[in-house]
Amino acid sequence: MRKTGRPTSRDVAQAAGVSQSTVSIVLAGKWAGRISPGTAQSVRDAAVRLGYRPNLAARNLRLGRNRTVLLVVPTLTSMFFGGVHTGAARAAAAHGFGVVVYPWPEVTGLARSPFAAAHEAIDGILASSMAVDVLGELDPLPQVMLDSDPAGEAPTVNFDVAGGTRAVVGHLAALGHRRIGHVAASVDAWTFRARAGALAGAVRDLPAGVLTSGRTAIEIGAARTAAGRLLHRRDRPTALVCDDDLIAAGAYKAARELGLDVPADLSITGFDDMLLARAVEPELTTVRLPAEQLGAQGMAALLELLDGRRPGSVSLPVELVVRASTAPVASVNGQGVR
Amino acid sequence: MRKTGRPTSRDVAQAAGVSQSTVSIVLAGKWAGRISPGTAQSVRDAAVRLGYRPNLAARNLRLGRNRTVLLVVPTLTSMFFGGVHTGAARAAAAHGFGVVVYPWPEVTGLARSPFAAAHEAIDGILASSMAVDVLGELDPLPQVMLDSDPAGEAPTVNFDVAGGTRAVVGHLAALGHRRIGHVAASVDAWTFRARAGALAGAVRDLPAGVLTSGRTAIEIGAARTAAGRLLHRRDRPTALVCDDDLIAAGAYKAARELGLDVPADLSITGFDDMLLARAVEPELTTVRLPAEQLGAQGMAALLELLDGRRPGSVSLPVELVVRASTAPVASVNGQGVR
DNA sequence: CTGAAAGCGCTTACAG
DNA sequence: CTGAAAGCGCTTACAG
Repeated sequence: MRKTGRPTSRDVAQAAGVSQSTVSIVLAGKWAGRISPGTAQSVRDAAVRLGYRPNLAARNLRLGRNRTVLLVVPTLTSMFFGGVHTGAARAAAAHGFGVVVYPWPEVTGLARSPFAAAHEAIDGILASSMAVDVLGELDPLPQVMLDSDPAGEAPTVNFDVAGGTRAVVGHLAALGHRRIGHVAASVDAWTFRARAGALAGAVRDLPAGVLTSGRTAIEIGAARTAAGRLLHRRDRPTALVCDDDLIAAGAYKAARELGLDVPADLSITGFDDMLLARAVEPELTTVRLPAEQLGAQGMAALLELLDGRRPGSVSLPVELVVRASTAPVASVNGQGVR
Repeated sequence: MRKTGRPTSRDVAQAAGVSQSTVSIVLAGKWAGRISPGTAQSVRDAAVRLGYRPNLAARNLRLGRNRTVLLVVPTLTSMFFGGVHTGAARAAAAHGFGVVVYPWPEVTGLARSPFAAAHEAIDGILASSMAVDVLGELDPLPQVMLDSDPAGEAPTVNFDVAGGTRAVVGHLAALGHRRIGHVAASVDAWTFRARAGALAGAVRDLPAGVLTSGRTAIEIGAARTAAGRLLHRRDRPTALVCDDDLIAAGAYKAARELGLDVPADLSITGFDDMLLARAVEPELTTVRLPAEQLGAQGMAALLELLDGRRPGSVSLPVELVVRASTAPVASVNGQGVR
């Protein structure tokens, strides 16, 4: 009688009248040519009968690997990171790996690292959208950084946000916009720095281009305030480029407050293309960031790393999705801008 | 020389000049009165110097438990389940437990159970918003069901959606609404059945109350169509009760298409109160479902279960958040309804 | 105050 | 074709 009611391979062996090692070989599917079919079948029957499931801890200990990867994200409450998780889990599952997700520092707090918990039974780390190298110092495990500064130590998988930003500016420029306002996310992350840099460059290259900008938390109320400030300027921008769809939703509210029609009086663009983009009215022109693909490719890179190979850093193309929030700039005499 | 570069407690012991068991005792913090402070310190120093971290698989095997719980959700790409995960992870962390999340059947597919993967190193299961008992047959592990039919075997933690629905109807009734349209989610889940039942009851209790209803996938386009159908009826409802904020966003679009002003011509309510509710215009009156609390309480119940106690089923109160999408019903002669 | 030993449940050479 | 044995890295009685 064991403490736990859970049957072990030894129980199965006893029930099938064979040795424990035979059970192990049969259930691992490695019996062909080593165990007689009849014996194999009786082992399988016994396993089913007893409801046997192997003890993972024992297997992992024996094998020296866990077939599990830790995914670290800033927050769990976001469709974007949900997408990253989904893609990572799918890619992992295809290789028999599992993924455990850890928000950091949200739940653990900065003091405790995400590695203090039970999840330490991991083989590698996938970290998304982290400030540079916070993880590098914490853990020597193989790791891949997602949506992070490619200048770091670890291989990265990123979106081509610079390209996406240029596509936005190209689209706006074609509509006649020259005064662009950037409602930037006040988050210290590579992706936002890259967007700001690309935007500055693209507007600079625009004949008569003028860039103004303000920063905001990624939150509707704050975004409304920040966008409102930009819209109150004498040289009011005719288009607002927002670092996130949620910020764009705030910008919509600021526009409405000022009696500005979107897109007739003001064009607005976002970033992400989560469902928010289609929920608002008018539907939002935005840069689609394929989160699942980020997770999947990141996992693929990490799996390579675990395999002893050295994956290159990759940049995923993004797509500008044009909807109804952008339109040709209003005629010069349109709205009393000087 | 071991295969892996990772130091073990044996390495630490050797470096500190003590036995392996001493290392184990010291690092577990159980040395007081058993090991001299000096020895303890030298063990700790050696552990730090070597970058030692205990092998979880070995510890779990030895201890017969994993301190890990599996959270099963229908999808990862949802702020709601992100909230559930956050709450569960927080409650778990407080007890030294970790949680691994598994979407099911999204990633695995129905064929493979979520238990086929590495995550089998778990002690219990928290399953959210599942069709009844899909899990019961699959796994004998202790489990708690979230947002699920309380008639099942396992203890449940649910929202008081019936109460929330009644609050919605009470609010609408106070505004003079009698003709209520239910834009229901076409998802086979306890929570939606409970909402439909409560709504039917509440409208029946309303003098001159009339309920019409239609079903839709939880998706903007489909919701717009379903809501539009309700709004085209001769006895057009003056208020639309939507099973989800996203459905409400679709209803907004249907109203706009018909030239109906929200809330002057049509009141609309939702369920969830994810950020979508504040992104749309006008901001949505909705029933707030505290997802994090669901996760946290569910985890608490599961931890009790793992502790050998038998937790009762609980129903969490929900709150109606009144915003700008509901208003007094338009005067009878208002819009040619009849 | 410290160490030697058993054993958690597996997988995998190795022996027969 | 099958079994006995070693050993993965821990924790915890037990002995001294």
